[in-house]
Amino acid sequence: MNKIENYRHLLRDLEEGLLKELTEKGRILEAKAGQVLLQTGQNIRNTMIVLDGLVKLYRENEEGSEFFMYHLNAGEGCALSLICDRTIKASAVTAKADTDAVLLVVPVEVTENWMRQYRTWYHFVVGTYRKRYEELLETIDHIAFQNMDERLEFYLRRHSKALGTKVLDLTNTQIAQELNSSREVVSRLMKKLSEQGKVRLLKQGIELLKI
Amino acid sequence: MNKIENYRHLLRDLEEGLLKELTEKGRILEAKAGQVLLQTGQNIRNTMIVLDGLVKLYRENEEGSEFFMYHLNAGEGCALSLICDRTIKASAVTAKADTDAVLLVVPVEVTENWMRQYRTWYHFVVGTYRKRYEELLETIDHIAFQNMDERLEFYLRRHSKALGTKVLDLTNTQIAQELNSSREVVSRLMKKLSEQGKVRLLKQGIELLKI
DNA sequence: TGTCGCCTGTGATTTATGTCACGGGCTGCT
DNA sequence: AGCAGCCCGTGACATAAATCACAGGCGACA
Repeated sequence: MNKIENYRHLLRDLEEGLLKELTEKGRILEAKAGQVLLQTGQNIRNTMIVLDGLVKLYRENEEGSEFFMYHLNAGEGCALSLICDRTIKASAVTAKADTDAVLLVVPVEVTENWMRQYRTWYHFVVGTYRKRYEELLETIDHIAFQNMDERLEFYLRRHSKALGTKVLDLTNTQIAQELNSSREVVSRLMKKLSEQGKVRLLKQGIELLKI
Repeated sequence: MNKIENYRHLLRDLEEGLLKELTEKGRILEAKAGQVLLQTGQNIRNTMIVLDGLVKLYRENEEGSEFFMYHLNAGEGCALSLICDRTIKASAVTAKADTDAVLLVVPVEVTENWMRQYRTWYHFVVGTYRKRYEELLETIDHIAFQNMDERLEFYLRRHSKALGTKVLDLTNTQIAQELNSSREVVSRLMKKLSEQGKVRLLKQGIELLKI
């Protein structure tokens, strides 16, 4: 089990030869929820593609706060790890498995060549970069232009969409960290959202209603 | 004048055939300082490379505030306009000539093919995307983790570096808009910086000292 | 049962920032 | 000269958010 073949539907856009190489040269990595996959400052030696589960990307500051950037869902690749040239650069972000996850890992020496060799790989990489760039833009919008209440709503919507569920198993503490805010603030805002009927606060987790 | 040949030193990394195509299929665009080159919502039909002058990229919100993202210097390309696939997407940013500028403009139908055809073009595009992605990350750091005073210093440093001068001809009003703050706040902080000896406030402009 | 470690809620206070309301300077135009 | 349209600085105030201090709930475990 956990062979690449099991995940073909995710890679259906890739041409045959590439799939073959992926199978030969790629390695499957199983990660437990919470496991750190890529750490700030660490060198990037491998291209990573998520095959199953959910990965979260963070930007870290000097004190170690982890600011949430975006999710990687099954079928998506880590933009930073897709393009590395010769000049293998240190990672500027932290990637962490949010659920148990399965990753496809390929050395950058290999994927570098695919870029010219396989048209579909090129499309995959370009599409990934574009998408992540736009996701960063959206993140910037929110921190630059919006107040915490709107940012909180956006955060909840994003998580609901990525996880495909209306019930989020998150603590206020955790949300506060990822928004670079404080628990008390999130607690108060969450109460407001609940009074507005936008969420229901469960003993364990948050149910999104009209949000 | 203003032939592509004059800017060869900027494009020195590109292979011969590509330079030839650039010369044949590219078009020179001269822009006046302040001219808008790419507007939010506008379709991207051309790849743009800055040959001379300085271009500023902004993210706009609904009310029309323009949040400064980063500069494009001579020799640099607009990341968004480099990758467009078939699915020509609307621009999510505004680009504006900060000084008088000269741009090299090539239809995306043409550059799309270069990606596979010319190795040096591929490197150029990938390098551009990487750099812009990292520049966005840096921007996020600052708005997510820092106070206005540090953000202001960063803004000034960035501008000094991009313009290659220690004297910036900017008004407080303009700075406030680009940081999405207010004139009064910038005014007070600028006074503080001047008291700390980090800048000198000229009648016309700001001189950076130990910053 | 007690206590530890997690979580939550909430008032009081402080701080950073945005907003309002001034006054005043400089330039260019008529 | 007089006015319009920029720009700047500054005090007073309003607001969002962070911080402090506390109390209490709940599950794990000895």
